[in-house]
Amino acid sequence: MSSEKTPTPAASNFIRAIIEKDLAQNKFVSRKWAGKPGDASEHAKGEADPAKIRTRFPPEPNGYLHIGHAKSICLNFGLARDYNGICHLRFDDTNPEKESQEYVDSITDMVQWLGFNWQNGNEKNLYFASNYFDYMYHAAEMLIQQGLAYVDEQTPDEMRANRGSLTEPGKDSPYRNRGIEENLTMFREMRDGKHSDGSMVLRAKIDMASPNINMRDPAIYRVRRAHHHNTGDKWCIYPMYTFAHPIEDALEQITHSICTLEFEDQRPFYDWLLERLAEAGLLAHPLPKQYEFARLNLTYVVLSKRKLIQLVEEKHVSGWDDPRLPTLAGARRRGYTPEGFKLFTDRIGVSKADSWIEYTILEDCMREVLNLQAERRIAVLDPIKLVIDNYPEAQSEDCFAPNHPLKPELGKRVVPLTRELWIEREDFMEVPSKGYFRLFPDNMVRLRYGYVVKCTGCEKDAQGNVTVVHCDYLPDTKSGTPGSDSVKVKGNIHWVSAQHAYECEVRLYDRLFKEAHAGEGDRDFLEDINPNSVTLIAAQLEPSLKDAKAEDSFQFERHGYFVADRKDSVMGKPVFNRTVTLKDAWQK
RNA sequence: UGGGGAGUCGCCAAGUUGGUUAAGGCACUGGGUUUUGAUCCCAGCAUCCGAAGGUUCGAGUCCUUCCUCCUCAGCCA
Repeated sequence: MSSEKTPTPAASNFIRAIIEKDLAQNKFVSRKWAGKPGDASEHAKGEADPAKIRTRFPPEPNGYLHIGHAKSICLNFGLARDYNGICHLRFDDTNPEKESQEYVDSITDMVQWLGFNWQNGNEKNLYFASNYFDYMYHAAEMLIQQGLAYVDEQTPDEMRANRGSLTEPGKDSPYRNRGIEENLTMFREMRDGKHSDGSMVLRAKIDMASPNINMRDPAIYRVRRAHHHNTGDKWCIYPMYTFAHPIEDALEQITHSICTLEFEDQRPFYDWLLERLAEAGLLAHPLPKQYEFARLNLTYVVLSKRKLIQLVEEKHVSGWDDPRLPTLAGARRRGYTPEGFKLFTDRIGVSKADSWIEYTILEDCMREVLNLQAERRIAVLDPIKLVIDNYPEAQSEDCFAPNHPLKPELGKRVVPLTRELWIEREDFMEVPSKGYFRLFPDNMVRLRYGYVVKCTGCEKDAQGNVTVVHCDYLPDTKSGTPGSDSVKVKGNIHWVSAQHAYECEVRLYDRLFKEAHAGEGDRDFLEDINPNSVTLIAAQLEPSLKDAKAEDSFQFERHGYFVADRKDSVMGKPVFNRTVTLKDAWQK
């Protein structure tokens, strides 16, 4: 048997293939790096770039990060890590009306939480597109001087009308053949605030008949008097994404600019612009290249910004960090871990095929990580009394529970056993169903880490509900003693001494939507909300859990993984969120 | 109906310049271990690569036609 188990390498994908080929061809060896972003002349003065490749994660600071962003973050930072490169965190803040410092801060926090670092020696590699506005303005003038951009005074409606359709070519703007000097003058006037918002735009001059609508003279600068979170009121014209993004990449010497599929159509303009600016001497080869991958779709989850905003604003959830939300802030509160997200990203791969990832894949990743990380504790979530009738009333004895079955070095803790215990309601059935091997009259089970007990019956209230279960214990069967194996039992249930238990609020979260594809067809996605996505319970926990600190994760044995809520936990009085259940082959 | 993409096992996803038995993961099904019906371990799981033709000694990989899905007409990103 050849049992050579090599650690599974990170799955190969088309982006890695491209990078490996580029590297093999020494495509980037001539690159210089000025130590900070800059144009060709500035980088030419620098040293050879210590980074073999440069990637970037370029969010617009206009909202909160979600699981889809985690895929992109892990991808870009992961690639940089694996190929001796560097990944920049860059805020793509070219539209001041939608952006704010609050989002900058929360995005920075979440990328850090995921465990990524953009610092490299003295290089911070934390950048803002808005810091390149001077370069961009300069690039725009260069385009005008090459006769490749013009100021268009058509109204937005006229522009739309003249853009043509998917099947018909567009028509040239009446302003398209303005002279270079006039364009330059007018563009400067735009910059100097001589023209009103929306009265004109600067457009690249390419081809109004191009089958690719993005090449039909795209707008590259608009007039907008808006306060910018970073540049204040310095500018009243702002570059469009189409124009700004390639320049940002080039200034930062990005080698592989990775984005999602919907930008495929923009790639021809991306290349066109960079080539023109290289011809004009502003940039040097090799120029950045854009590559596109399929964005994440997760079953039972919505990731669209519009829908997430609606869920929050209409208060279907408690806020942006509601543990049921797919935001990273929510996932963090839920107890999802950075390691889990990295595993998830590796597991789902990267490709150009539209796909839907099953939500359980994410859950499995979290389970896998938590299984190794989380210490075990005992919690009774749906308590019912168990009385050991032959156990002395005043007695209490110590039982020893290992903190982690896979890590004996983490030791054991004491759990007190007394005559009256809390056990799970579902661990007793007066009339057992087929295959049930827990507590039922005359059946024996082990009280985990304690004694084997024999069920003797139960008490019921007027409605017939079981209120107390009775049993007798077998004195020689205590776990850890020589006689513990003298009686073999199949069932093994957890318990907490009623006298010692910590009663605590526990939130049991379930998926936010009851349909795999929320809002599919013409259904309103809100109709698919799972009405039982959260259940608040009063649980009975083992005493040591009282000392849990915010964000501590545990496995509550036989239940799942739980985390002390980072917002609502108080020292000495934590509350818990269920992160994910354990797999359960019995309930199927 | 124009342009740009994508279609490999229930869900993802590898498949080098065509070369012999189509990786891997998740799920699933058996079996084993186990004081968590968890974990862990072992085994099984696509004669077939959207469809149909064609080229070839040989095709998921090349050619032709067709089908399905995604995407693009913001002075958003």
